[in-house]
Amino acid sequence: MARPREFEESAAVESAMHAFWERGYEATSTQDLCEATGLGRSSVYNTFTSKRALFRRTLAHYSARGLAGRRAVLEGPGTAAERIAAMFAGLVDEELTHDRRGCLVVNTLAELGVPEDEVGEALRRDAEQQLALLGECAREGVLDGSLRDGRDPAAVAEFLLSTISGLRVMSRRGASGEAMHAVADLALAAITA
Amino acid sequence: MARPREFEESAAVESAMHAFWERGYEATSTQDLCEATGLGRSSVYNTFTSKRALFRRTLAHYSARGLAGRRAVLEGPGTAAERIAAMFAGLVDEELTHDRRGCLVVNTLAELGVPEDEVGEALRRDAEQQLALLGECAREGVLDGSLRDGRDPAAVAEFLLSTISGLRVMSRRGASGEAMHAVADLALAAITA
DNA sequence: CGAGTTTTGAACTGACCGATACATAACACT
DNA sequence: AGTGTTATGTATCGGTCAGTTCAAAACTCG
Repeated sequence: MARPREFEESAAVESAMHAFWERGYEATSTQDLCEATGLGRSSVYNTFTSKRALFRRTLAHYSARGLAGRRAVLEGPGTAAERIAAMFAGLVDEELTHDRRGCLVVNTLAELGVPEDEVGEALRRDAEQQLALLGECAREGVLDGSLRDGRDPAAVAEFLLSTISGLRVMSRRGASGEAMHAVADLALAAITA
Repeated sequence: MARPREFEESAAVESAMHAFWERGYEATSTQDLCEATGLGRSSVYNTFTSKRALFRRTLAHYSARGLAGRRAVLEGPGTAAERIAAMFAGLVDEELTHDRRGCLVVNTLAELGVPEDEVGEALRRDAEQQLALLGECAREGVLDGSLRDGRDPAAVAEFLLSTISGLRVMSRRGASGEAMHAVADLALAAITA
């Protein structure tokens, strides 16, 4: 009933995500977003309303993808401790192969804090879901005997998420893969039986 | 032999530091810096050359002060484990009483990465010095028996710095004091005897 | 009291910011 | 073919960005 889009919305979100990821929110201009997505200004604003709304979309996209990937590892085979170790190994590998961009959520938290808008809500929801996922894995770890008994699963989840954030920052400052692996090993030592 | 300054350079750096700390590098305008310091544009540029140069000065100031404070705790009385615990407690307390601003260095790493200029060098030097300080404390901990034997002090230092960064990000996302204390306790469990 | 030197305030620079206006283009449906 | 609707490209909006210019001001020293 009207002129059709010349692009796919999801592909544009993906491209915008990489732009924000590389430069941060403030340093990414709408011009950068046009070039990254290949869209004209009109199309960007017609489709996504504003720079901030597009950023919120990219955050949601990043968060959903990241959670799915992490869930695939943490709900995979092996003991809980093995799955957590695999998660850390995957994180380190990703940082080494993807130019130490860190985590978009962590970078955004550090740059903007938790703003009182939909961006802040997306950040909060991401943490919530990460904690739920990690907490469930911790609970399973107590049952399968791979994690130390008597540990509060919620506290373990917070510890793991904190370690993940720490590793992301570490990668950002250019630490070596060995150093990051050593940190992951020590973190595991704190919670394994 | 000329007109004297109407302000103290160190006080201006201190004020600028708080401005950058609250808003991040990109989001802080030169106008913000004028208002924060109380200086006019001419004075700012006459004294500090550029926004980036002033930022580098604030980073150096922040880093030096932070290291001095941390050194005071880590070279204080008690076992190494006790001193590390005190460091964590101080960090959590600072975050709770100072509005969860996080750490200027961590926030900058997340926002800018390690740029190829004096800002990047300042960030690298800060990490270096933090690791040296934490590593020395870890070494002492093996000797006084409060830290587990057989741990590489350098790895322990990386783990502690990573945990510190993790806690800073955690605070930034609004986590409770109890949650942060729980994370610190688990981190200690990984390295204490 | 000048001469020399630096600081300061106000006005200004060109570039870029996020966002919009609007005419034209490209389609679906009748 | 004609009409309604949405997408797109171009030009542009007022505002703000980091940084500069320059004359007046405030000092030290002779």
